[in-house]
Amino acid sequence: MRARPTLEKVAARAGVSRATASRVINGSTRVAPQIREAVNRAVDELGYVPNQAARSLVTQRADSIALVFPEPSTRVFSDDPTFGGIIRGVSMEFEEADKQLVLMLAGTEGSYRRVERYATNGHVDGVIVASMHGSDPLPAILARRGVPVVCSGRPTMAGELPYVDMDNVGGAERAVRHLLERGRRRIAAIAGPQDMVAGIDRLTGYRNVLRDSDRRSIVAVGDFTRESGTAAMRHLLADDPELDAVFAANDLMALGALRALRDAGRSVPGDVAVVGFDDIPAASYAEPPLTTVRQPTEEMGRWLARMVLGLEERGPVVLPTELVVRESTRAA
Amino acid sequence: MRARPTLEKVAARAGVSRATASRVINGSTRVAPQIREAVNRAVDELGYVPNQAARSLVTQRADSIALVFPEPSTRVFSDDPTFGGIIRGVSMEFEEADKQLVLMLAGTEGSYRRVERYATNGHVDGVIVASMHGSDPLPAILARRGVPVVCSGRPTMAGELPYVDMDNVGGAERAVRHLLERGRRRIAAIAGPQDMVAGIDRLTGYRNVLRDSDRRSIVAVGDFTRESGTAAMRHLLADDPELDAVFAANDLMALGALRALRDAGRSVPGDVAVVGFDDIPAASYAEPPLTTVRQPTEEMGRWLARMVLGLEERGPVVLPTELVVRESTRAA
DNA sequence: AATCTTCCAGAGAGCGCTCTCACAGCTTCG
DNA sequence: CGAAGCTGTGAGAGCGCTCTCTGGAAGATT
Repeated sequence: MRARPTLEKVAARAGVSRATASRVINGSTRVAPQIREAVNRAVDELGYVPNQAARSLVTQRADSIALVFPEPSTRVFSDDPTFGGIIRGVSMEFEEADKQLVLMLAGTEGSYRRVERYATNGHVDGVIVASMHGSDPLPAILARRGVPVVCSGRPTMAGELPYVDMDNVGGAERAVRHLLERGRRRIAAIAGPQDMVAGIDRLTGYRNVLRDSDRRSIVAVGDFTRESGTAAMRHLLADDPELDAVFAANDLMALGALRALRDAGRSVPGDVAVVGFDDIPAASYAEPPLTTVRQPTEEMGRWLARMVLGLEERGPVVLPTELVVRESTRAA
Repeated sequence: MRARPTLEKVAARAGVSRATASRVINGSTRVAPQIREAVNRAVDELGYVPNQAARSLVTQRADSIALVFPEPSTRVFSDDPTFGGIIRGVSMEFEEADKQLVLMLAGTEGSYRRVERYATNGHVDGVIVASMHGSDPLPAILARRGVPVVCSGRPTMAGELPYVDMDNVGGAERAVRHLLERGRRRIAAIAGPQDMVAGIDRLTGYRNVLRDSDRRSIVAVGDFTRESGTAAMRHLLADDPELDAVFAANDLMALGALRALRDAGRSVPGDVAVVGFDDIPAASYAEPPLTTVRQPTEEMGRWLARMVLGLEERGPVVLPTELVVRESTRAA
């Protein structure tokens, strides 16, 4: 690799001073057109690209932002399109803003402190924490240290932490209301873990609608895995054999429920209607294809990016979710 | 945020020169124990962390490495655990080596050049290109420019490019042999795109085994999507209604095939056995659960990382795949 | 005892860039 | 016609760090 040209070389070739070359490159308006032209030509000819390290050293900016995933949830990476969507959205915005995305997987004790050190020492201009557990202490710590932080998902111990979240409550309400509209009467729920905001909120949505309709709520709690969905469904069938619909707090559990129902000889949607949440790819492949609530993950990534970049008000943002109706809730 | 302490401060507090403080921090052995002690104490007391920009400026190293995903394949992110696994493996190794992972999604014309510029200008110490298309020109360009590059998946226009790949041929052979062992006689294949190395190699594996067994190969080509799997399966059934097994080049297409078979009234595995490739989560949820070939994605990530860091011989590495037997290939 | 090594610490240069400040050339106005 | 105001350019000081080079003290060798 031939030596990279420096600003000095560019200036020399353009016949100007380093300062002026710098001005042109950083888009200052106070430069005479022909000089600007000359510098730009020199840049092109030499294939000059600024040395980020040197620039950072003086500007005190890193021009890069960390996106932190807690390792446990990263396990789900493969099953859950949320992360992929967020990454895509974030990248798009960063590309426009010319920032780099530094991906960090935290979770173990060591890596956790590593993220903290890394972030609190000017290596990045901000941090996006994509934590599923609202109780993750990392965001608060970083915020206290003065690092711009944005959370994906409402943090439970939110002081003033800015966050972007999906409308989990609204999505759940919409889903359950849909079941009522389709004539279902005894609607059970398979809730998610109650230490995760998504788990709590989706159950809240379910309860809200049933309370309004004067119906009894029947709840089993799972842990967002398929297996837990199967187990929860079995419990629900044992508790209330008459149920004719289930709202699962995520698709994976809904898929598990589908299996339990099949094993129990119940037809879907004939005997029991099923709704999930997330709209993972497998939902549309399921037998029958699953009605579910779609989340605007890419949009979420874009918001996260713009907020951490300061392009957007730092208040909480809640993005709307959308009901996707498929076979599993066809009218009985 | 209070001002970060500099090396100068640390040195002053420890009562030594900047140079000596630097030596201690960078682990030079040639420092007297009590001085080393004093410096370390000062570092702790001040919470000092080296400024990476300043360090990079002089060392010409960035201590970070880019992981480039081509945008088109990123779409698959959600469906394909490969990327998640690779990311996890890479992160683990980088954490140990104290390198940062800069994630870049390329694919559009603009972002493509952006990656090139970014990488060829010392912002990163190396690049891992996770391209699905073996014909991606990026790795070769970077290599020519002197940037350490490692490809995930064998590049077709491989000059001397180091790469890490899965044993696609071997995995496919194993899968098809498994079908023969289970007594299947007319084994069709749903191939992947023939401009992708994975698509080509898996078909090769299939052909190898059938050639050896003197059986006729029956092939339909899909594009790795579920829908194409369904369509391909329909064609195969029309062409050869007698077939009793199908090898699909990935799980998504196998899932699609399952649907076509169900629609055609064929039972699986009663009438037709089905094997997939990848072992995506949905494979085990399928009805019936899918026999498939598992890939060591995390291991792949680790190899990629170690190779780009120069901790490993830069030759090609091919990782073994593993057959996972489930319901879909039970003996007829 | 004198010289040669060896070892450790400090001085200082400089990585490539931005940004403040000073200044030269020009217009504008009293 | 000279003072004042602009505008555009250059000079130069660092940003925080590493690393070479030098020197002095201590130990080894003759």
